[in-house]
Amino acid sequence: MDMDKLVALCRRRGFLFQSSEIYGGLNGFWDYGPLGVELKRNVKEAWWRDMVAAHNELVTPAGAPTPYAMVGLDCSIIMHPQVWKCSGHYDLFCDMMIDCRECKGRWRADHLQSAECPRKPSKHPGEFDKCQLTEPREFNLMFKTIVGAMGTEEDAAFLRPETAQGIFVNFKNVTDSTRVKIPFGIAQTGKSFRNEITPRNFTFRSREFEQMEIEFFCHPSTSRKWYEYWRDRRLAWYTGLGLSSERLQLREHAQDELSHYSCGTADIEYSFPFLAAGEYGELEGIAHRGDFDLRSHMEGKLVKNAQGCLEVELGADGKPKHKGSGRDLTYRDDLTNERFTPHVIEPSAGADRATLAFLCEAYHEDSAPDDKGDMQTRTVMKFHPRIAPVKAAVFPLVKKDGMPEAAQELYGALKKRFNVFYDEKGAVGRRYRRQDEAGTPFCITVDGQTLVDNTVTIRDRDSLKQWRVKTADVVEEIARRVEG
RNA sequence: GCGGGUGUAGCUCAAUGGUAGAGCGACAGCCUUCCAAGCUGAUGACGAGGGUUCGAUUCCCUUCACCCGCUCCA
Repeated sequence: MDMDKLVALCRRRGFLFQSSEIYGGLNGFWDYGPLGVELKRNVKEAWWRDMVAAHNELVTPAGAPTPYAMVGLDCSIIMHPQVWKCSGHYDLFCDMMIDCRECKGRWRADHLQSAECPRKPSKHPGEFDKCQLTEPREFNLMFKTIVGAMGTEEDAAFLRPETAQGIFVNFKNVTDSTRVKIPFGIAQTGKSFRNEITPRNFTFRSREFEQMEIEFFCHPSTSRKWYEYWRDRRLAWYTGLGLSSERLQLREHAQDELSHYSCGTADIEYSFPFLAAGEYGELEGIAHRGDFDLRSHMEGKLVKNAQGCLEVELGADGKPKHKGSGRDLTYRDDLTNERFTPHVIEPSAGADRATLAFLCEAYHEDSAPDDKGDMQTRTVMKFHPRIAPVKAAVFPLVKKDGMPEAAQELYGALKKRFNVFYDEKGAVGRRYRRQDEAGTPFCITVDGQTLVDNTVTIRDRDSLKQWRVKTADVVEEIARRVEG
């Protein structure tokens, strides 16, 4: 599939626009248009419903070790600066960085003994001159802002680079206010911000993006099983909404690829059309994070010591480099009386990336004869009905003989329950084609027979098949097909 | 951030140092009884800023955005 065609369709039909386009655009920022916002909302709502709202904590889901509870949260984007110091984002993202133009590399300045390029070719000393180092400069992956009127450095704050920390710092609030017992998960969707060096590939890497994250808290002894459960459950979620398994893959990280705190990570990846053959882009990461996060916010910023254990990182004065909250974030099991720091499994998904994958997957071109018998290319977005922006369109076959009135009445009945679209302009074939590009799964047409026997036709977007349904049954017929 | 390429209407393409054209689409009207039909009408563009020039969409500079490589992640 040609990515340019999808980008053109997204713009033409109002799925996605460049941010601030009339001023020339802004690299790494995107706006969702009227169809795009419906699509993305449907993706997020499907996620929230499947993970949180419709989750039944009384039964054991397939593949899960035990039943579990799920609750939601919606945290602020700007948080106490100490959150990012303890999480590690502050040190990691705010170091001085050095580039070597020739070697096309970049390093943290404190890793360099001197201003030498670590990739300088040692076997060929003559080529050393080619290393052209830039001056060290601050590299902020976190967007900085000012809280309050004074505008001094003490008022500096950051836009969150991930939603996860809001969940960790509210762990105790949730357990105190909801009576949830371990194992349980906290879910959150929301915007995050990263000042990426190279935003690229349509919305895939944006500077402002939306996450759908779960932090799942469990006992250390069962954490491995929960990790496997979430890894498989999340993969199945994408295939259930129509991503083909051939383009999806689950990739377990190798040991040396794991973050310093993680004892297991898998990525759910999709072979986006803008990537080379055999390459995949990440939709979601499922990470076993151990007790790193809760301990960080109790004790202070953690690092791995020589024995491979996490310990509080100390500054030059021997005191913790970044002091934790000091609050007790351990958990006491009421039945066993055991007190422990829960382990965390983190399925962290990108809402915009999922939306982009669904857009790519949906794009199809096929050929159909027009009414003169000439073959025409039909562009059709084959969204799963659950995420389709418009669920159905209602047409009078022609604009006379009472058909518009009957169609408008049916439209009103459907509109109370679904996002539906009414159109009576031009020929009906043209209206069908327009809905194909919007990805509307069903078109309902009022024709001459409707006025005789109170039936209408429903036309299927993918098969082009039509069948007749009693007008009074249309709402339930559509509901059955679009509500998963 | 570095190197290479590209910017004309919603889309696809023209032309030009001197009023920027067309097809398709979108819009209005007429007509239309199931897959982009037809007729009529009106709308609509030189990415942005600066310079050279009597005059710049065209030449020069800067900038912005997009695409292709090098790096990071949801």
